[in-house]
Amino acid sequence: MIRVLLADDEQLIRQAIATLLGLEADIAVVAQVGRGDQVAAAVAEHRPDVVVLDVEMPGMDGLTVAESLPGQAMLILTSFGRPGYLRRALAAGVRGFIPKDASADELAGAIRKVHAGGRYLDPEMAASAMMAGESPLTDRERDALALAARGASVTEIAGALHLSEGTVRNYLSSAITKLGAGNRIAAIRTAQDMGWI
Amino acid sequence: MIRVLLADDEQLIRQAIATLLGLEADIAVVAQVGRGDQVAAAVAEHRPDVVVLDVEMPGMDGLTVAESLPGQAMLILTSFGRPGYLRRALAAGVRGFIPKDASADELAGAIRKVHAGGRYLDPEMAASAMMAGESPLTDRERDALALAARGASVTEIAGALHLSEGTVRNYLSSAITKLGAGNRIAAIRTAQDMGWI
DNA sequence: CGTAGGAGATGACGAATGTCATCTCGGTGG
DNA sequence: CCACCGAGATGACATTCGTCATCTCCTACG
Repeated sequence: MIRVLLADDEQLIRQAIATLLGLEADIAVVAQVGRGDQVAAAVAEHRPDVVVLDVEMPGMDGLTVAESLPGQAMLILTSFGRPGYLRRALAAGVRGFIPKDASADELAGAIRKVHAGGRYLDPEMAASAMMAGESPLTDRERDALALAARGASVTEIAGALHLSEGTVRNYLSSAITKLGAGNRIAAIRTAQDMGWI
Repeated sequence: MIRVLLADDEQLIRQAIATLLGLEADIAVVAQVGRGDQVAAAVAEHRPDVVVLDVEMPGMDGLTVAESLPGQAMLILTSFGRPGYLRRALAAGVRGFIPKDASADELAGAIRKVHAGGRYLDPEMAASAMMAGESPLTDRERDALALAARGASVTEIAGALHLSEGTVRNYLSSAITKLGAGNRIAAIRTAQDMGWI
């Protein structure tokens, strides 16, 4: 019997997936949590064989959670096929990555693969991640762009990052260039779509 | 028996919710679609009692679908509690509005209410919609801001809207002021969070 | 030791943005 | 008929952005 921990912020989804997985003879959902920052405690308590993580969660996002659980068998389940998500997940030791528009069979199959020590990456997501390559942004460019994405002005970004305003403009400028965008807003959109911020 | 049509783009979610609803004695899921633009045809074919619509769907979003089905009993199911969504839904004659982090019981209850001709609005969402009031933006301001949100420059927006660049700047400026934002990007974020664009 | 390279700062400059006051021109209501 | 109002246009102006070339440290590395 494969013991599964389910982490997803939407109760209906969590409950529904738990029900579906419960129909599989060899899978048992032993715990459910609705926040990223509750996963670690639940893992410690229930010692699941496989942890199924949503990326978008309050408290702590699924990728950060994954990074904090080395050695644990994990599978990421996400709505958004952002290439950057897959990269971060793989870097964190996650062996399964599946979109929410997969079928229940695929999910169950992926859980079994991951439990057996194998990998399961959604083929389409893997392909788009390959196509996209990895983020061309440096850490600083990413930080500056992420703050800009929240509506911060150059002055505010400079304050938050302890940089001069000119430097911030330089970073944003080079991020815009690297992303092939025409302005800050387009750069933000691209970076978000790719999962780079 | 309440005949339900389920429209949601994520197969796993759709399948899972269908399974959950199937456990209810008086509810039967008679059809499922994964795209907004397939809902009308499916409704014509299956004549469901209640249509459950996700807001975020490819092809056509759930709110637009709702507006195109006057008289049909509908229930909106969404991840995002954007106040503007609720308003649009109510204006389109939708009588049920429920977040994806509700429980299956609540969903089933809401479906029964809507089928019986009643209303079910998630209390929390209704409250935040009341707090937020309705969009302060004029149509033009909204259009301009929506295009800006996609990364368009003032020149491009002016072209798309058949306005002069100065007028576009005026609209954007007044949108920024009305939303209490410091710049275009912050205005975009606010408007998106509220479901106003 | 010497030096290449990266992070950050600076200054300059043109282009885009944000803000205002003002003007035009079709309605619309009295 | 006329005053009024709202959508849109215009022009002007101060900022803020986006871009570049250049300069300073600091660090890794041969």
